[in-house]
Amino acid sequence: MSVIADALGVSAATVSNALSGKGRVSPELIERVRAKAEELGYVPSVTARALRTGRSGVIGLVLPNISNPLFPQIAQAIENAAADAGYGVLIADSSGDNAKQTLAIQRLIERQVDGIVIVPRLGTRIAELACPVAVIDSPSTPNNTVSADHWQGGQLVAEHLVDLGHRDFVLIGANPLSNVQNDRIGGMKSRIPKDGRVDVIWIERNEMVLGAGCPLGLKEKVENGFTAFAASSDLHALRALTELQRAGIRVPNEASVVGFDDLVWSSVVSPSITTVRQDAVAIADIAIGALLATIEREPSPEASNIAVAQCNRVPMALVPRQTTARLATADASASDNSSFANSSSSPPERNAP
Amino acid sequence: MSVIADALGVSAATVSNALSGKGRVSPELIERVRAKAEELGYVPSVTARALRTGRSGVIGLVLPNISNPLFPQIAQAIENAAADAGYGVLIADSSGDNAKQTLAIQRLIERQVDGIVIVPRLGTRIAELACPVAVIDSPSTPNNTVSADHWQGGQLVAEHLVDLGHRDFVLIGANPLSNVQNDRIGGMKSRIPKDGRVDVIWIERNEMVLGAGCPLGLKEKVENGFTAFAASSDLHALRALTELQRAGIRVPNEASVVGFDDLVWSSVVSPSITTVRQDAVAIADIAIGALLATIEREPSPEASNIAVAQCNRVPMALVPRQTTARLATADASASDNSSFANSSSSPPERNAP
DNA sequence: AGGATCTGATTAATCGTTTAATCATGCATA
DNA sequence: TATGCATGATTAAACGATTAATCAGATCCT
Repeated sequence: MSVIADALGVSAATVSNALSGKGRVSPELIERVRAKAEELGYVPSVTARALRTGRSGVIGLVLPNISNPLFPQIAQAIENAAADAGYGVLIADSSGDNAKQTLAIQRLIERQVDGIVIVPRLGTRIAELACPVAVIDSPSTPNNTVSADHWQGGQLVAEHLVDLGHRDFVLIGANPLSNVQNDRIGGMKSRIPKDGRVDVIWIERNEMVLGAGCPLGLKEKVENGFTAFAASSDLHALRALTELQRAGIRVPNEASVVGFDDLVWSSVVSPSITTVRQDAVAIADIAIGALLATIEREPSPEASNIAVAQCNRVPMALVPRQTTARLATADASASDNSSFANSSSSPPERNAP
Repeated sequence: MSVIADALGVSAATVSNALSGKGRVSPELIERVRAKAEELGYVPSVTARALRTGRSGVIGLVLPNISNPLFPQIAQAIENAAADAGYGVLIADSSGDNAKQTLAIQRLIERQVDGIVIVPRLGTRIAELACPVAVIDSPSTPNNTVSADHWQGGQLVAEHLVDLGHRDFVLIGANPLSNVQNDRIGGMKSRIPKDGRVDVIWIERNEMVLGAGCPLGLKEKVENGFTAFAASSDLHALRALTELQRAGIRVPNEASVVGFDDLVWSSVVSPSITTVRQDAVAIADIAIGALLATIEREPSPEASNIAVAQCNRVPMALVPRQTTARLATADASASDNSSFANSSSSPPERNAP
């Protein structure tokens, strides 16, 4: 900055004004300053600017357990959206206990981030913080800024399976404390016809008893006539798929499987997994937009620090792949009309292997 | 800072000295300053300090395609190691083309990071940069600071399978341009006995012809007598596992499968995948340690900006799970002695399904 | 007692911007 | 001609820490 000023024989303030477009500088001088800056490869000191303006140009990203396989999608989308707006992204890991989430937030604030994007841990509520916050969780979460419409995603899954003639559902979740999973499971349930059967498996409960990685007993479910296995995550869908395959049950011929989130492996396994994808880019754009609006607004005592967006739920999209197929019934024509098919709760016939 | 100084009737400089332990301050005053700082909830301005000292206290993390499933492990470990050393971590996404990697690095430097940890993209070489850099790739990469010993990991895989009696190997990689994958595959090959058979599948080549997600033809391999499928990543191991399962081949009874990296799903699929794990924590600690050493060393014209560590390869560890099992042969006792078993290259007998 | 030394604290400059206040100049208007 | 106003640039004070240089006293030594 001062090097440009010296080289041009003007004051540093003028250079600052020229570069920022503020103040009054003649168009001709502005051009000369620009040229000189370019020539000297000048890059402004973000620290000096931050000190003077009180804006660091950095936002924090707090994620529940970074090793969540969904993390990459979110992180990448947030990073891109932030970069487009000229912000950097500082990551903080809130894995471990819930106290660590508070600690992570604390550290970010000490680093003087301008705002924080947070995907909260199970069962934590984000209270007013010392800086603007955008929360990405679930529409049913209080203070949620924006998120995928998990409930609608669940409906998509159920509708898809119902359309294929399924009536007997096993829904697989990990932890009922998660708003996201609850919404997904709830959405599914809401679209399962009255004449259908529903069974819900919460994996973490099972594992408390049977140990991590325990079988979910899906073979028995199939033998009991269940044909549709819908999980709240591709991780669990994959678990279901392999458990079924291993038990000699053919997917999708004898059972259909659906997951959520379109995680990396879902498209490369065999058969590839039908899933529901969230538009991470749109969510990130909205979250960052709302966060920046909150940051740029003059801080007033009565205004909340929690960013709110016009649109707070982004629709999810079904990605049909190979793990779902039309249910083969004794009377194939019946499956077209869901309200009449299988009025009894007896299991439909399955194809023999 | 000045609020403490005013409250105590001393100068700001004294407060600074008291808090940092530099200069000469009486022990008694130091204690009073500490107490007052605590009482007022004082947090130092990192920007002001950064401006004065020229150190931002932030390092950048550049990852090839954030959505790489290995990313979470690395990111989390780096973040922890950095946080322990009092540094923040700024993420940058270098997905897309290679030019974006350069751009990402550029942006980090503009943000005045003190150093950069970079996991390079395929086929890029990290040259001298304007700030200290630690490179995490593979021991066979020039300028590599530290990484897992992928070659040794490959040996672990091969030894494990050979111990189980296998002689006919299909090695599965994605892209031969990757040093990491090349090392892993190379290490495997180096431990396959002379009387063994080896076939290598490079997935990306196959997909160029057959399209993404195409079958790898593993059933035919099994019919040809191959019994061991070792992939350079759990992602590909999973692909192999499901393809085999789908073809009605039982794992591990008829074929063994091994992967790399112990990705999240590997332990929950059925059967759970035998894999080789890298010690991301140790690698991150070493990388951060070497990076900070380079940062703290006075910059001299002749010294390189690329961090070097005492130990630059961290051993990998085999995680035996359910996808690998002893090969059932006609003469079971022979499989104990690898140098004698199957001296001909004819395929061993397999169990009928 | 007088000079050297040590201790504990203060002063003031500095990092590189931003920005309100000020100033100099030219030009139009009364 | 004096006044007012617009324009284009400069001055100088911040922002909040760090740190070299300085200073005032107390202590010590001969």
